[in-house]
Amino acid sequence: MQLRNHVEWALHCAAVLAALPEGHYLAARHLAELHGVPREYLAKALQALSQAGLVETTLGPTGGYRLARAPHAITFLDIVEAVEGKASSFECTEIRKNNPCRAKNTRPIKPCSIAAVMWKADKAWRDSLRETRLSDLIGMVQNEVDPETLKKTIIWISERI
Amino acid sequence: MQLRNHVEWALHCAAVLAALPEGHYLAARHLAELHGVPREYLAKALQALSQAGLVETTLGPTGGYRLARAPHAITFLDIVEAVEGKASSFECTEIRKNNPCRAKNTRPIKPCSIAAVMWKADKAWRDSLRETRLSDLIGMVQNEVDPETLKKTIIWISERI
DNA sequence: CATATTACAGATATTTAATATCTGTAGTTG
DNA sequence: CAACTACAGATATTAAATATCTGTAATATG
Ligand code: SF4
Ligand code: SF4
Repeated sequence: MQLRNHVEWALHCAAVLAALPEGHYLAARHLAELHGVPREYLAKALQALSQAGLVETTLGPTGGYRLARAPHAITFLDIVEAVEGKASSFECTEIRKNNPCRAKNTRPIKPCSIAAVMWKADKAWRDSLRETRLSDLIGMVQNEVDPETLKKTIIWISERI
Repeated sequence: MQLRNHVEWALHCAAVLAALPEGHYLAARHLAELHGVPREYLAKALQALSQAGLVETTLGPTGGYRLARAPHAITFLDIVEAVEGKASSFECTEIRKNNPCRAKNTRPIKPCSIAAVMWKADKAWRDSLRETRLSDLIGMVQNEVDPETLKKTIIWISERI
């Protein structure tokens, strides 16, 4: 069970957008260059964020992406579900119905306790992701990147917005 | 992000094995028929359980699988990790190192808070799975399957062990 | 208005992982 | 010995992830 790398990309892009000065847009090609990932493919992840209403976009030169809500109002879960979907990680294929001993006139099968346990764990995962907001990142990430790189990056971005 | 159906199969097989009378083995082909899944492929999942030490096997006629420990001592997490692996669902590909502004003589990158949040959520998922034991299932599942089918199934199994 | 630039949907291609089957080996039972 | 089992390893098939391409409509700038 592996999350797609769209998740990592989307989280990083959201973190960058959260640090953008008010009102400015950053284009997909810059986000792609900054993270060293294929531009056309990253665009798909960004479009997923857009469809989920997490970012808003504008066209033309100086166009691009910016957050649609304050970083405080966007959780990790919002981003993960935007690109990865809301479907549970456990999908029950109802193999019970294949039981050769199954009585013909049985009442309709309802989800059992095996599925319930798996779905509960999936919920615990999502609940955990919901606890952290984009705003929680801002201070942290800046402490983790070395000052020289951070400074350069801020300038690099400021030249492109 | 989707769990392989090996997980569902392994859980169902473990549930059946947990209900088996003491000391008896049930062969892979019977487990496959009971669940209506391809025998050779299910065998892979069962072998994963074997390698994880959750079941023990014996060869020859009357051979097959049985639990290696009491149902009370086997958690959902044991089974899920046996077939799905212990690797986190979030794999960091270190895209930070692609930053064109990154200073050359930077100190080695250590995992950041983005990864920490994702790993924490993965841990929450595993913690939840660890809470339920195979023994918790026994009563539940029997209440969920209709009595007629349950009775037939018990007989069906008893003829094959 | 003309041009360059953007997001975006949809189609397509490539690569990787999941699913499924097959083969041969060795241990076990009667 | 004969029939049956688990099991590892190779192989084939199918689905999904990854990546690219094309065309369209919107927007800013000169
Ligand atoms: S018994 Fe539970 S997990 Fe298994 S197929 Fe039925 S609902 Fe799904
Ligand atoms: S360690 Fe953090 S910043 Fe670096 S690539 Fe992983 S998630 Fe991104």
